[in-house]
Amino acid sequence: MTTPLDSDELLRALREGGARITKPRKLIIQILADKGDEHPDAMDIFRRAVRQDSRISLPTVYRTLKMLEEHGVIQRHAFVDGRSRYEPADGPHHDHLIDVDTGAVMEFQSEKIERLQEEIARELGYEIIHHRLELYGRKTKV
Amino acid sequence: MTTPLDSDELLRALREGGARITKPRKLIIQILADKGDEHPDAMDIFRRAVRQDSRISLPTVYRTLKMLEEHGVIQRHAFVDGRSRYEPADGPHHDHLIDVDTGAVMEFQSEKIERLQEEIARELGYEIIHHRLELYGRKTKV
DNA sequence: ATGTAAATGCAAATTATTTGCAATAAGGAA
DNA sequence: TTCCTTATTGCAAATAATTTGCATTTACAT
Repeated sequence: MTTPLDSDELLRALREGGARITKPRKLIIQILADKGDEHPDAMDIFRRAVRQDSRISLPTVYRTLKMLEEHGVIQRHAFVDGRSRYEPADGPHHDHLIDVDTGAVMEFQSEKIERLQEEIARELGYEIIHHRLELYGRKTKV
Repeated sequence: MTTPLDSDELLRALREGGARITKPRKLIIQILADKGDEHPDAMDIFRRAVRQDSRISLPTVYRTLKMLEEHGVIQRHAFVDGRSRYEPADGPHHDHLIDVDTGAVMEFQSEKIERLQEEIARELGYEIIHHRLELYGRKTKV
């Protein structure tokens, strides 16, 4: 199991990507790296950011999120409710198994599945940028 | 594995749900059941519908889609591009490859991946209820 | 310390989707 | 078939999420 990038690692990745480290960006990154609030949407992040620095604007939040996503340091998720939610990307990729009864989320990794995915994409003439695999399951009776 | 519901089955399901079968609904259902254009979004459906009957409106398309989804006869998918896309429910299970540049959605199926998923879940003490696998990719240069 | 390009905040624009309401039409009853 | 009731429609306007234009500010290399 890998750990999500923390605030400093996110900043370093940004700096290496040639972006300027501004006050709003630092703040947004801190919020994203915070373990307390997982998968916030843009408005969640904006609300938390404003509490620290009232001058921050919503467009800046959106621009920063988009930039971080393009730099590959956070990941955007789309659910059916229409909003996008974000989380810090992990180093090596992993997938999720969600317990449908408790909502617990487990991470797993499978080299084999990753390879099969590459293969399938290749057959369709594509190169995978990223992927998402979610298993929804229930504990088997013992 | 079952086959996706066809136009008549979708209509029957609707009628049984107590809804009126109107001209716009028939049209929208035909479009959804058409194998040619898979995973249309609301605007795709609207454009195709207008070609058959110019009086149809976009709100009606949205209302019909929402109703069909509530009746469980179509399924809504949310990808990162923000729009919702639809397809008739109850098809054989498949996964999606999304073209990150054009938003095009392709379906694929892999017995092997399904089996690996079962195996992983079993190791974690789980039984899979359902899953979602999305590959985001870019066309490889030829 | 300073110049310059990048980033910001504001307001307004877009895009996707939903809602209020008066007019229309589906489908059962007469 | 004709009539009646009420679901459904089309239109216009409202929301919600996200993006963009532009003048001002700020990071940071010199």
